[in-house]
Amino acid sequence: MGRTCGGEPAVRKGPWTLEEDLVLVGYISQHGEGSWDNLARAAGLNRNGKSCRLRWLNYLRPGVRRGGITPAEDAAIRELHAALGNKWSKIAAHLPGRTDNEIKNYWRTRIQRRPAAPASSAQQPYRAPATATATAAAMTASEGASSSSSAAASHGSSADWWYVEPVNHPEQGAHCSQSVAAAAAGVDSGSASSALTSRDSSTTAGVDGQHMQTSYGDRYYYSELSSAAAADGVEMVDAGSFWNVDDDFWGRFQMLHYPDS
DNA sequence: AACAACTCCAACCGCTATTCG
DNA sequence: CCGAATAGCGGTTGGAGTTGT
Repeated sequence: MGRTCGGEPAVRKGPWTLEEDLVLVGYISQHGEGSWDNLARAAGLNRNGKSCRLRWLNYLRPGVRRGGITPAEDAAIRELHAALGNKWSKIAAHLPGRTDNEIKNYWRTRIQRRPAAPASSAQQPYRAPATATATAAAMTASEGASSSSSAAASHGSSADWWYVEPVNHPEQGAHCSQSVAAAAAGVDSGSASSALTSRDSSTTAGVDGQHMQTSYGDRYYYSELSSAAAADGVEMVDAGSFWNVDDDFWGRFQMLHYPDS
């Protein structure tokens, strides 16, 4: 094993090691990209050129963004896929830093496999354990009023936006209410409400509206995002828990801030 | 605790398009 | 124009990690 019949070392396959990554990055930073087969040889990597190219383009290349597909990106993927079909590279070209491979995986695992759920069948991925109840009750006190009817009216004025990303959450696009996010971020709920926008990827209706109802419950309000906002300057603000009072579940989230560019 | 089922994603494969001598 | 080499694309798979029973 590990060698061809001619005595040459067999070309390595499988996951890349840190050492290989460093060699590839080091070589390209010094010599630039080129013929990938030659590059692999010249760099001393026992990989074929295709493998090197894929590794570089999808993971090592500067500017590649991984994971944490934002609601804006999710919406863009859906729209672009509807228009272009499985043209992953063309779709990726519209999403700075995203690769065709990632978008393809995202589509197949998050969108295609899980079509938007009807709003009436609220999924409840995380039932609140007893220990969460006290926290939830505290959150409820601040969340309840501001996140209902008043929230929708406050959207649309800010170019900043905030994305509350579920952590280890089985369903994409679940976001906490703006007041909870504001509490987590340590900012005033009133001022945050004008800046906080979000969008549920699993929402079936109301895309063109200023707010929507999610599949999780009535408490979450959403508005259209400025679609280009996700590109750069993402800032992690805080992390914490969110609580859906209506449907009685909770989850963890991290809050990202996309400053007005 | 152990096992099964499921999810996600990195990487491979095969094919087509493009470039170059 | 032709054929080989290279680059790019989209489909598929293997396996690690997670969740459910």
